[in-house]
Amino acid sequence: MACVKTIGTISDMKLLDILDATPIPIGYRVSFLTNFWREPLLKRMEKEFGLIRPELTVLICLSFKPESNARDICEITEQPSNTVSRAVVSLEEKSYITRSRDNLDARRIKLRITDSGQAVHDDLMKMFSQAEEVMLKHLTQKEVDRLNALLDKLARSAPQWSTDPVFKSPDSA
Amino acid sequence: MACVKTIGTISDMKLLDILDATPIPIGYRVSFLTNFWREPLLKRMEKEFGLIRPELTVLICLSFKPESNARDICEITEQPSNTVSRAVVSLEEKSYITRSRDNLDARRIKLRITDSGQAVHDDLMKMFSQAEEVMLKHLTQKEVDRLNALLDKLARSAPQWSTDPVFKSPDSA
DNA sequence: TGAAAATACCTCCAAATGGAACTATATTTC
DNA sequence: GAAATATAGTTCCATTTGGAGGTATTTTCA
Repeated sequence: MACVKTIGTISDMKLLDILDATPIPIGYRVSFLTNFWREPLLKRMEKEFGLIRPELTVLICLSFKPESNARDICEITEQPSNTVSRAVVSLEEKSYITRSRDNLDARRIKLRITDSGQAVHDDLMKMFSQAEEVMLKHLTQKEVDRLNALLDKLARSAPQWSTDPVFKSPDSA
Repeated sequence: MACVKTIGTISDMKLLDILDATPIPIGYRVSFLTNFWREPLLKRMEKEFGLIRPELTVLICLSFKPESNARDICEITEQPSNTVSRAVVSLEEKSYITRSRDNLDARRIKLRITDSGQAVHDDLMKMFSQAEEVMLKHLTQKEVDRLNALLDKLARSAPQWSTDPVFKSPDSA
């Protein structure tokens, strides 16, 4: 509370000063934006919608690609299988998705988003989208387009750079 | 493991496809980059250096602004005080920082980074910096400069946009 | 075919996280 | 100057998280 209140006055000045000094300008800024943009929205989602991050992830995946199974979602999102498993169980309890055994492979469970799940998904997307609009209000349309293009290029090159050894822990060789 | 291995082949195609469809293009990309750039580095830090995120945060703050106390770091980073408190205790046990009561206000504890703490900090910054270089290899210098300028503008306007009600949970009014 | 390996999903456990309440010191107010 | 309030830091507890291992089903291949 006190923290939020002081934004715009004194303390955040110091935080923003670190932006000047950091030896990782892009990484630090991306991380900074995640902390200040995404995190509060996830907190709000938890309080207002009773959903946590892995559940949102599953909803997004199922909304985008219906009839995925848990394994698909693990691979798409790089989340551990137990995290996805829990999210799936929890979403079914809330009737936001359904589960049905795959006839072709009894190990698999086909997941489908329900109408109420889709509705919650859409509401969440609306909230996030609004929040993005608020954040981007301080850029011109041209700047937004350029930023989007650059972030897109970086994200799409992830398959190339993310395999570099600098991202690998020692034992995971 | 299986996930990482499949990057560049099939599954990541689906993940990247979501980039096209999302109603929150900038937010999704920023979040995506955090997941794929920062998270593996934090994992590596934990395994190789035995430090977790709040500890890194404290080291960065103390390296940037010596003699801060825990409260300062809470306000600078917007982290809860118990998280910072634990990180401070843990870093002192590792002799990466020292603690000494403030003579002017006995509630306060002045924190200082030690030489070995600074050395670890510098090693970590080197690792992160290298990882940033790897990521940015796919952009031209001009693109990097433009991206940096745009992210900087967005981050520096955070005090304006982050106070918007869309980022606030209902009860925290 | 049948044993071995792979795969899908789940459970167990240990660690990280953050809200809320607690202790100790300092400041304000009357 | 004493009581009330504010502040710095810590501890408690409930929840989230993810690694490792477990069970059931399917695939591989001798």
